[in-house]
Amino acid sequence: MRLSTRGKYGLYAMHYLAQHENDGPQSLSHIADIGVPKQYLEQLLGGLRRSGLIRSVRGVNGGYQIAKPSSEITVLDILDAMEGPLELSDCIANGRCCSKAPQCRVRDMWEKLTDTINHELNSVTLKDML
Amino acid sequence: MRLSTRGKYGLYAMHYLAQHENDGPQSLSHIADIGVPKQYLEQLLGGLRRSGLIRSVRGVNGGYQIAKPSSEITVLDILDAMEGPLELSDCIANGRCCSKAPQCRVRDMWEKLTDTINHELNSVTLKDML
DNA sequence: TTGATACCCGACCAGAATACTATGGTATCA
DNA sequence: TGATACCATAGTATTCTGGTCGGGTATCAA
Repeated sequence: MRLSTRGKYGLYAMHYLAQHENDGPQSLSHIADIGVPKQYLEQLLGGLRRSGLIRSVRGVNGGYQIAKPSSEITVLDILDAMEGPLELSDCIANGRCCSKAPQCRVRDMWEKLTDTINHELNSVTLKDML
Repeated sequence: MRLSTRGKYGLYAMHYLAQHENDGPQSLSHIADIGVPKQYLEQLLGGLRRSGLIRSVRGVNGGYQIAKPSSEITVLDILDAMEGPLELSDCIANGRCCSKAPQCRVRDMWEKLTDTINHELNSVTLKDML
């Protein structure tokens, strides 16, 4: 089980923007200096914007900035925006379980683990990582 | 972030074998009744065997059985065998971090989360799920 | 000894996802 | 008006997933 680069890059970009929380909009080129291909990063930032985590300013001297204080943005917010919700098993995800549900202990384990991970991710804010 | 079917199928197969812990070897055909393509399952069982989690018996009346008591096999053992170790970020996985390590808080977060997940997975045994 | 059973193993393959790249826009402001 | 910088969609090479296929080998019963 491995996280995709989307999640990683998104987190790094948000980390950068949190560092410049009060410095006005940061241009794509500047953010890309963290080591992400510029055009690919542009896509990812689009997703973060559509999720309401960042704002963009167009035109000269434009760029991106976080839409909320860094203390109100969690790692879970970012990963959900970049990768969609955590769905360990389609048994959990879409309710299409095997015939043995609901007394299936394997399913119980998936659910518990999903909760644990989400809780952990939601307990860390961007501010915590500065 | 989604688990692959390898992990899921492996877990279901091990669950089946744990249920028949004392019934002698279970043939591939029987195990496949849990709803996994037979030839694909054969590959997965090969991996479980090479990881030392199950034993196989060849020939007539042969099959597979767990190599240790179900109380000594954890979900982590099975997922590691099926999917390789949990490597959320290659920053953690192979030590090839960006230039800012070791004072990188993002990295710290990955490490902590990895530990949490592994600990949770390791705390559930096959026996717990019977 | 022979044949049926059942595991072993590597190669192959189609489709989906990942990680980009390319191109042509549109908004803003000096 | 033109340079800057975001917006959006399409294309693409590579890898991963989820299998299938075919030909083995070990064991045992008849």
